[in-house]
Amino acid sequence: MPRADAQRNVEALVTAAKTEFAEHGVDANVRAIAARAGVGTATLYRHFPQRSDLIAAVFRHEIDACAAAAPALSADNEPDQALELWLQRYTEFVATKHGLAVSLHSGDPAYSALPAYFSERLGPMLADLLAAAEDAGAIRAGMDPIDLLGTVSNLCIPPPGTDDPGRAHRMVGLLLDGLRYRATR
Amino acid sequence: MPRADAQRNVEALVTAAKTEFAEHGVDANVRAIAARAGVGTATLYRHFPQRSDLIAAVFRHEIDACAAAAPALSADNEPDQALELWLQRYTEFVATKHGLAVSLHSGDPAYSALPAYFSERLGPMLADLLAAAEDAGAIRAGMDPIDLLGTVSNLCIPPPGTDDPGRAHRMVGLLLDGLRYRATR
DNA sequence: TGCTAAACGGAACACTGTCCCGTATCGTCG
DNA sequence: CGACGATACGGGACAGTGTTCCGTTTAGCA
Repeated sequence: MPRADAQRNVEALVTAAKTEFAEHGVDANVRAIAARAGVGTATLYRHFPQRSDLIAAVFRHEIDACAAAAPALSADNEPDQALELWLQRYTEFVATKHGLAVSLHSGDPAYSALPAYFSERLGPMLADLLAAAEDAGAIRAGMDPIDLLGTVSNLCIPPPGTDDPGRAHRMVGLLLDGLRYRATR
Repeated sequence: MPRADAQRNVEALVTAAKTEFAEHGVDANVRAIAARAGVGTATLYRHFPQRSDLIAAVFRHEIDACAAAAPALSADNEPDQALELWLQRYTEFVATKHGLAVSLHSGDPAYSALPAYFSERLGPMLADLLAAAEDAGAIRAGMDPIDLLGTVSNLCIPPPGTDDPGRAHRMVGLLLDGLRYRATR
């Protein structure tokens, strides 16, 4: 079992990181996060060796909630509708985290574990939604869920100079219409 | 008129930058570019104060060629086909430049002039292509060309861990199918 | 209460983009 | 052809950042 002060520090770091992420994006300054948590930088690195570890810790609850939403939406909606609602929910989650989408695609080793974490947690959920919509003939077959996850987070990266909060949602909707085009039904 | 040695240095810098960009992406190391060109770093900054200036200089010919392709494709193809061919050409250009798409969306001030440069040069071309396809009833109306340019370059950012060279093209095709879905015709 | 291992913190390091200033060179004019 | 002034150069200095090291502190237990 870890020492009590260590546990306190982990909590303080996650809380501080959440605030800093909200204000300055997920590539917030290391010293700023540590200072806000009232610890040294080494303590941060000891508990979260990679930036992706810290990001995963900060957003784990939200990611879990997103994953949990999939079966719920499937139960309450037609497959096509469930797919759209879930994709828009995922879009909302990613698009509202400054810099998260860019980091996911940055290629920086410090973030390299993140895409895998997202894929592992959310990929199976999306796979089920896609399969159901395919079976219903609402969308074309053959769309890879991991590919789609990555593409949706692509669309969450805003072009600089514009702050149109609905842009990502519109583009995801457009992409989904692409899947509907030439569906079997 | 500028001094002869200054002109030589500008040429050497653009050549060196092209090589470094190809090997290490458009955020290649400043000292490496300068060293390859055989000049000091200050000389690089004197001629290209912002990274975006250097990128624009390196890729100007390619961007111009891309712009020039639009009317040519329009002349030789149906509007819908011309739009698709041009979008795929633009995709090919962006996707083959390591890190260019990420930089376009990074928000870093050093790159902030780039999106405007792209939009200014290519926006009108795409606007014409879109208008023609709309008039032919091949796609839905109301798509903003600048939005679409930004979105296509979004799709050119590869998710880490995968090196599927056709991914960007497939996703752009899918997005275009979205525009075709519920077209007036 | 004292001991040991776990955990800490801040300084030190390495690397990067950016800027400054003394120096060298180009192009012109006498 | 030689000297002068403006232009341009180069390498070092600076500032900011992520990352690591090591001497010091503290929690938990006997």
